[in-house]
Amino acid sequence: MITDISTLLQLDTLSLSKELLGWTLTLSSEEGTTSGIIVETEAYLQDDPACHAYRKKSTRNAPMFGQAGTIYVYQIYGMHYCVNIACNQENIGEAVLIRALEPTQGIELMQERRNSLILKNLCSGPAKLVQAMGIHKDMNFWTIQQSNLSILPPQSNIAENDIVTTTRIGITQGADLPYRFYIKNNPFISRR
DNA sequence: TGCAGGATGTGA
DNA sequence: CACATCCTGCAA
Repeated sequence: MITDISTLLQLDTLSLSKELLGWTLTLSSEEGTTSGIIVETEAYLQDDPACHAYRKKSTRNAPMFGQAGTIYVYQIYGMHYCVNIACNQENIGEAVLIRALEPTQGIELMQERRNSLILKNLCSGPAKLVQAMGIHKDMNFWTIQQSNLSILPPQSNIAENDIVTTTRIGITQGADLPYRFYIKNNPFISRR
């Protein structure tokens, strides 16, 4: 089992998307610390039509081309934000989208930010978790290795058997590709 | 329980 | 114009 970030980030994008399940995403700020276990991810590859970096580098997708571990926060539908971790070598536009967390720390703060007391409604979607964690668009180009947004290894290994692989949510291009991964029977994934 | 509709920046 | 979303309201 991988417990060290530099080894983790050397994985190819699909492997990393699976391996990230069970890791804890954590962010400390003046408001407090919030953390959650990553329970759902999606991979976006260079040759994948759903990928923001499929065509070319732009102002928006530039962080995807950074070294593995680079944070990519993008605005969607003009009002929400989602967070990714860039994968693969520099200048290759691939990333893992973090789609859901199981809240573990700073739950009161998440409840305030989300204006909801229901635990299952705090981080069960890519834009929800960004709001609950207090992730900001200015965190673009930060890295998971060197910032106060970081990841911590799992307490115990997630068995291959407990990982479900499906198609991705909310896309039309590349809709048949099996690039979505989540922890089986976990109540905190998106789309109940 | 399910779906239509609205809010609205970025890039093809 | 489509889009890696979420929330509300209304119908069954």
